[in-house]
Amino acid sequence: MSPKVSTAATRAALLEAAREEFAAYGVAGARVDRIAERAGVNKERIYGHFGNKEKLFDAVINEALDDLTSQIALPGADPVDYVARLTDYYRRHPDLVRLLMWEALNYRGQELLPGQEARVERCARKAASLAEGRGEEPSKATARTLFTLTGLALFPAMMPQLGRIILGDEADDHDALRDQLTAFVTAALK
Amino acid sequence: MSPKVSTAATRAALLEAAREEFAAYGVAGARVDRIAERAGVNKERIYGHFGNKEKLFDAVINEALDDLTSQIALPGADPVDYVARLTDYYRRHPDLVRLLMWEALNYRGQELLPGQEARVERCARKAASLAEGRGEEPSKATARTLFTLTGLALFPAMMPQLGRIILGDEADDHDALRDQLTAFVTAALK
DNA sequence: TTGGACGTCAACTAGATAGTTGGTTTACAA
DNA sequence: TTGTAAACCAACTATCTAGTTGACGTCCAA
Repeated sequence: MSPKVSTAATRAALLEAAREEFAAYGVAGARVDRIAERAGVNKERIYGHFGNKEKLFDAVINEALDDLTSQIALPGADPVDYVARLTDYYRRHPDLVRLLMWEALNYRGQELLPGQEARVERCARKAASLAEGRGEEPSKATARTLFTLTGLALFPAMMPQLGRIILGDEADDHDALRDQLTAFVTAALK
Repeated sequence: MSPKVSTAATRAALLEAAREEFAAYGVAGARVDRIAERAGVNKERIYGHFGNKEKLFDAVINEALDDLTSQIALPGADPVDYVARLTDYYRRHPDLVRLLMWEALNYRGQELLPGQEARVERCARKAASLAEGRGEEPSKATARTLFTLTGLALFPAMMPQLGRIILGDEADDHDALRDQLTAFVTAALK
């Protein structure tokens, strides 16, 4: 029934190698041969397991987002701490941030892509948690606040070069940046 | 002395076609043949004018940034209005935002790239303007504030899909988003 | 023990792509 | 008018790349 040789390990090795490759070069820049070589696996296995390069990219993104969700607690009653935690997480996982950017650039349309229901659900839960923590009903305003908070946490990790241009060597002082961010959010949400 | 045929027009046509192509597909995804075809010019002209694909990309970025600088006044005494103006500008120029993202993804190193002096200068001027408007001396804190404000204005344009995921159709209500943003900044900078 | 289904891989292919080349046209100076 | 330097372009090439194929190895059920 399961005449497998090592499918789980092969698949996992491919996913990890693909995450590095896609984070570094994006979908268009990524090379299937490099991914297979890094994984120590034959190229054909990519097609056997995932179908094609794009589907492999989707699998990588979904895995990375699952990691994020499982490791960062909901905003709850302390949105300031939430931003701080998110900021740290993104700084420690630049690959995830880069994947999100490549993905954002991959689509130009106005419409929401199919298969995004899981993410809509995840975000709705965060918004609900944020609203509950603030003793409000979930509303459009809460959703916008969540969007803004996400941006505050994500932006420094998205544009490290700009950080270096504006902040110089000061860009390495992550604690100072996080403190400024938390002060900013504290005041704004007062 | 100037046996030109139409070099300026050719060059401009190439730059415009390249901006569209690069904004849509990035450096790796962009096709030199498509750029030439869109510009109605022979492919070889790209190499004559710009050297290669990467240098053409640099030229496109620089032109777009010059446009931005010339059209958006310094933050000065009204940083809240500055964020609002920036937000609108980015929303009306999605190509610029995408170019900035592709560019940010093109470099992984910690070091500032050579040839960025002009941008450092531009940002320093903005920081100085912001500090002066608030009646302070330019400081690390001012620079961080500028960085954060830039992020607030840029983020919604960078991740429109995420906006749609979090906000649903509400994402189209740009006025509401800008109002929330200005309220946010007003409270934070109080 | 054995048959077959599935995992693995080396080698292959068809098509695309950045960059080049050699010749032609254009505009101006003398 | 004519020499010439630069703009222009059609056609070419060497290389690269995503995806395929067919042969072989591995595991398990019967």
